[in-house]
Amino acid sequence: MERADLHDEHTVFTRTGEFADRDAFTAAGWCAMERSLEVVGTRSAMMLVREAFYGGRRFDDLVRRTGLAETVASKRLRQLVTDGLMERQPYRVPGARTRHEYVLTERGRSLFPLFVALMNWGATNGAQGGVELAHAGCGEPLLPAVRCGAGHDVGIEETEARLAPFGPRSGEQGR
Amino acid sequence: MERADLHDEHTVFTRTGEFADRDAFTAAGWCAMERSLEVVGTRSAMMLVREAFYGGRRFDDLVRRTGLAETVASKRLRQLVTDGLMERQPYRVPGARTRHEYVLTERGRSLFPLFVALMNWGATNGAQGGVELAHAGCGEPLLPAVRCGAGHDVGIEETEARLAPFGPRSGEQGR
DNA sequence: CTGTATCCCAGCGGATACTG
DNA sequence: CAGTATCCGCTGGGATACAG
Repeated sequence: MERADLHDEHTVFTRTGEFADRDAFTAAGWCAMERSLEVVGTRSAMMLVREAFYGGRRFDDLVRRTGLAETVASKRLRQLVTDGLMERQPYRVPGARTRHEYVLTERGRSLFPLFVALMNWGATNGAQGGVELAHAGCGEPLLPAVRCGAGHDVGIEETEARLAPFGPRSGEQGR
Repeated sequence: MERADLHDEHTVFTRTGEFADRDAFTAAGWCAMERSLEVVGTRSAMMLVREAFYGGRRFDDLVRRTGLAETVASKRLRQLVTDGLMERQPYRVPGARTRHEYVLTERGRSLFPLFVALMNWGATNGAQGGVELAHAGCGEPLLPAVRCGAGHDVGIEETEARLAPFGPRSGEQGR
């Protein structure tokens, strides 16, 4: 029934009062965040996704641009395909023999906000240089944001954590 | 000078033509994403940040709610403090002896969009249940979004990757 | 060019035992 | 309650060598 913690001045999220025991939050099955980390929680996975975003498709390019060892890239790509983030597609340039390329699936592309968030947070470290993401239309740099289903901008203090109701998830990816 | 890749139908990001060699993207110093992963790329780090968002502050609570071993939590918390994501603050309940609590710094709180992105991506896996984040004002679930500095919504196809100019980073965290 | 097989090391995370 | 010290297994990632 508690809505606030002992030291309110440090409260970040509010929590709805549906749980007598705050530990129910943690115990409520697997956290969605941990599920994400199981798939894209490794450096190699995100680096390969990054290069796919940048347009890399051939094994050789992905290996060279990520700087990963071939063995690591090979194993991780196979897992990414298994996990449904990438597809291995055959293609042929006329006159050459058939090759394969790795392309992001829709699920893989839906990592876009996560990727932007990672890029932005790492870029606000005081470090400079490197690749920057920008809006192709106006040239302004990209920023991660948080909205609600009704379209409101949501700040961290206006966020509420609660147990999800049964039934399908209400939140799909925004564009 | 290339703006598009060999197989345009699969191009994700466009790239500006400033680089004769596409590998310059990767070689351009450390990727900001990798810098992020060095700090929050472990399961334990993100779990502790998560619990801090949920309002956990005392060592004991953080350990129990994350399910981490004490040793792991201890080491990771120390590192999070070192990395500037958390602060260890003394406090006293009158009549009791001084205790410490871990509170997120502004830098730690700026992981909010990343956290939302991870939660949302894991929740769109077909799995159900668990904690859901919502807008305290209207009750709608939270969605990660991507905007540019001019306030436009940016989709993945309108994104351009380029080498950041010298000088301070233009992109600060949106709210 | 696109991988796979092996071997190796470092780091993450857990179990146990012990301190203030 | 709030940690630290030690030990230990597992996995991520790299090096080398080899194959279709």
